[in-house]
Amino acid sequence: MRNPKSLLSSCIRDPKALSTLHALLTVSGTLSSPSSIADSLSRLIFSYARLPDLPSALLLFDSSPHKPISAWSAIIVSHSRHPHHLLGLYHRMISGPTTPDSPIFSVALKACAASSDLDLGRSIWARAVDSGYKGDAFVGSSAVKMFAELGAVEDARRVFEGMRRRDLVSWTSMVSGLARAGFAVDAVETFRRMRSDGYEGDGVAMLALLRACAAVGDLRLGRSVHGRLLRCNVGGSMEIETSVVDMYVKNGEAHLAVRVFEAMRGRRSAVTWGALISGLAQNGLAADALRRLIEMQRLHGLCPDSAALVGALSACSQTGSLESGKSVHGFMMRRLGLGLKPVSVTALVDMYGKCGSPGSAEAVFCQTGAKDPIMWNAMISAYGAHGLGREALSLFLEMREAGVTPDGVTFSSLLSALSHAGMVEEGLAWFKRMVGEFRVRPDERHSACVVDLLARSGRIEEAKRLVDLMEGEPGTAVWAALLAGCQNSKGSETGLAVARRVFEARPDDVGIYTLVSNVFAKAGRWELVAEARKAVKDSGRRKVPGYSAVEVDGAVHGFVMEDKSHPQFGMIKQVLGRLYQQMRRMDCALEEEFEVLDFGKF
DNA sequence: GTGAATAGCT
Repeated sequence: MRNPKSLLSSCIRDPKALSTLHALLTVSGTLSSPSSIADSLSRLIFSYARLPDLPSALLLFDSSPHKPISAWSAIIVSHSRHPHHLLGLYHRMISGPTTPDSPIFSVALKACAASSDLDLGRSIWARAVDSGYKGDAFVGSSAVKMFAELGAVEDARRVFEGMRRRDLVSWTSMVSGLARAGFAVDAVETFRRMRSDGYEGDGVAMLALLRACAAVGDLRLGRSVHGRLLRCNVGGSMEIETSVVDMYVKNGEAHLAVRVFEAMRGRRSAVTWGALISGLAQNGLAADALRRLIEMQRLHGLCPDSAALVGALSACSQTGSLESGKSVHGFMMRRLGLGLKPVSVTALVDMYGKCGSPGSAEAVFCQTGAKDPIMWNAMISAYGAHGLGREALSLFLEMREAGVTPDGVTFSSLLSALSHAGMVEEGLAWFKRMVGEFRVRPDERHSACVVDLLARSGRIEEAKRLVDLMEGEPGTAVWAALLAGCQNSKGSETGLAVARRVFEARPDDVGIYTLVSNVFAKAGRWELVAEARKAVKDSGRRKVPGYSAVEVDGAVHGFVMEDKSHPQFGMIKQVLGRLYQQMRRMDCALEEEFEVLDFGKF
């Protein structure tokens, strides 16, 4: 018969000829000759894999009595897109006498990353080290990626530092692994080391670096990366440019993001639009975000995908644009129907909750089968925002019955709901259980909720004791809750003491000085009021005005403190006056003054 | 036909 190698080369990519050859080789027993033909066996396996016909590749591999390392390598590498089967073959191999080679270790580690199997990943890496592959650039890069992706960042670092020789890919695997794991500062630092080692970084490295710049908020570095992309002409790819838009957005530079976006005219995908829309929303430019969503469809004929719609929903939540939110919801249902992703459902629940429609939030929530923890949290918050403490609590209990573990955010939402509904005892009890039973470490938000809970019901002394027990200096939210409580309870000594303490700590947040000086004023300590005002003035900062918004017949009206420019100001003031009288009759604790203002329509 | 990534989102 002809030389199998030449036969093989004549029939590569021809399935019929391949199977004939396979039969021929098997029958003639050629495959049992180990030396010269081993190479043909692995090439044949790869040929089947390329078709792709993995069952035949496996059949051929299994029918061969001799399985040289090259054949194992071929069959395992051929299963790269099927991590589960790949790892099965790996196990078969190591239970025999053959030692894996570099390609096998690389793809096996990669498969562990894909199937999130950290334990197996560790044992494969240990075997690779025993077999002398500790310094191998290929095996090392796979191990770095696997460890970083599965949360074992320290192991990733150890592997990386132990590599004999580092090349572009191994450097990039470390930079990207750190960026992905949230160690943005370290990612940037590693990139600097990479450059001093002589590697400039290609498109892949730039994507990782931009992600790190976005996360770490390093605008200077981000700009310099952007500059280098422009100079080196690497910036041509849509993915990289979209990442640049995202990087500026995450650094709070919406104007620069828009500029880059405009320069991409003609090379923008739905993802690019989505990055801009959600970015504008994140930067408080809700109206721009919604305008862009319409522009994308009407002027450019692009269909927004779920991420763009989620960005738009977040814009609606901020401005209270219920009508816009509803139409985004309608569009989602028409486009995506029942296949809504959990993030989309959560965004809808959040939007309805913040736009004053807890009932609609509930409807969306209840219609969804598989609920993730974030969705539960959003629904509990929606109840809380409307003072529906009972509903929030019973949903929380339902969540536990469904076997979902509450996290820190869940308790923030629950405590805040209980506090707004005045359910003091329940709130305190759940805070205790949160710490004792659920082992959730209280953060600033939890403490602020509990302090608020106590302070609202006039238990200022207890609130203060809790603050004193907190480790470290309490943050602004805690002080604000305590001071707000002191403001309502009349002329307490504790209030004055707390206000002095906060004032002396000179917090950065300007808003808190208002609360401080209100407490001073209530105690009649006008000299302290003057001092507090002076401190704010000297700091040169201005308080960012708080505002609220309401939608009437599709137009959104925003209201801020100390401005009377709304065209219907007089009427609004009258209505509020009536409400005030009613509330007084109902014996509600009231702010003594209220002013309503408008900063125009959005 | 061994390794890095394929953007945006609660």
